[in-house]
Amino acid sequence: LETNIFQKFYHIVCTIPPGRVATYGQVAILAGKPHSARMVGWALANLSPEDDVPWHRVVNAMGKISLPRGQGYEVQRALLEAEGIHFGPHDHIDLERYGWEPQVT
DNA sequence: AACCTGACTTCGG
DNA sequence: TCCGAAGCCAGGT
Repeated sequence: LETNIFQKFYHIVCTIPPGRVATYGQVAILAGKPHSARMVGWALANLSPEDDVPWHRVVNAMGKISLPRGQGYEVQRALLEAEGIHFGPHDHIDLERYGWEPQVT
């Protein structure tokens, strides 16, 4: 039973619905590791293409893409815009509007 | 084995 | 407003 922290991160990211974004810190908190936002980034950076995890729906706390230009930024932005997410001035995503609010059941 | 570095976030000075 | 440190942890040097 693979219940390591990375599997948890991946599982949580997989539950972010299209057209919504979550922050690294948010994913970390949901995984029970409130101070492990960096680990989420590390985990996503080490994903294999066949893992089929919607990594592009994770942005930083400022509502911006953390990947540098030329190193994934354009790809992530295109994927998000394709889901209807609008980027405002300064490459900013309005988290009040597009932020994911996980349903507690 | 020690030390550094990340697709991070928050808090203090 | 800007800068550094802490907290977490796997990999690379």
